[in-house]
Amino acid sequence: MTETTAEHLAALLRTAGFAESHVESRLAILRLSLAKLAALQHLIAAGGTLALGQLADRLECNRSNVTQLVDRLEADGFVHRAPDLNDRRSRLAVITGAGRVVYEEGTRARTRAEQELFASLSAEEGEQLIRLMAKLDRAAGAR
Amino acid sequence: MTETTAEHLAALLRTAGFAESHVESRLAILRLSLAKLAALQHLIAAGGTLALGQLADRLECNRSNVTQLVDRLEADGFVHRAPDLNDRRSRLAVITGAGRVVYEEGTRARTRAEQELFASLSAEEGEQLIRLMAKLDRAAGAR
DNA sequence: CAAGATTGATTAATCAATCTTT
DNA sequence: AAAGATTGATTAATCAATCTTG
Repeated sequence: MTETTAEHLAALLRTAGFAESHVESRLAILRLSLAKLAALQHLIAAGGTLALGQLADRLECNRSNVTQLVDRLEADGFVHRAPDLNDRRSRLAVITGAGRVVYEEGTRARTRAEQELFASLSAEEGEQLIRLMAKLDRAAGAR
Repeated sequence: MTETTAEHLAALLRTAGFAESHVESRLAILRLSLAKLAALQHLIAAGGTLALGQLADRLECNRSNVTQLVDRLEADGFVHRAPDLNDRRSRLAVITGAGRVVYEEGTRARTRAEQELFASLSAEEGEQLIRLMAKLDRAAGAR
């Protein structure tokens, strides 16, 4: 398990790129992306409103990344910013009606795209995939 | 193989992201990245010089992407641009001495990082990985 | 001073113009 | 007109300031 190691990384990154493009291209039709959809999902799970810092924590990403992500969602009319009355340093992201509608459409589109991708795998292969990914996560030092 | 399909995409993208970060962080120490290293590899394989369009073809990416990639490689002193005497529309990327040195260092660093990632996989698991990625590539419509 | 958000920079990819040369 | 490279725009992530508020 050392000689062909280089092909493994290349294959993993290549396939992940194709899979991501496949799903992103479907979401783009709805003015969505995986990043935007995940943000809307966390907002809805939280009841429609989250402080930007809370959203960053749940997306497990940078605060400044969330600032820009909310900029884009706001430009699309899927979210708007509101002041946080409890802490004036903080700003709230609030999902709009259009945001709730597009979230439902986007979730269906993502599910369809995922099924297209993984339909060819048997139940056993699906389990192999999950097991392999978990092993690699540990090796890469994922917390 | 439909109910848990959502976890499969998430796991694949998550793991690929961790693996990429793992390798990129090692390359960054040398002022390199996977994109830069691949470009240097193609230049060396071609004897040190390639027209930007040829490089784009071999990297299987956009021409404008290559323009920017060569900008960065040039800023690092790993490559320089030269006129193409056969076709004055075209520009050549020429690898420098520093580029050849850093390519050797980068290749060793990448190999080490890849081995760390995939050392935990058995030979059979390695084959499973390659087989699964190939299946998903076909489903995603990879040409 | 520390926390929350923002701004600007950098890397990376893609797409749509644009400009030069064939 | 078509090919080759570049420029500018957009999406996405990260990091280093910075500015406001606690």
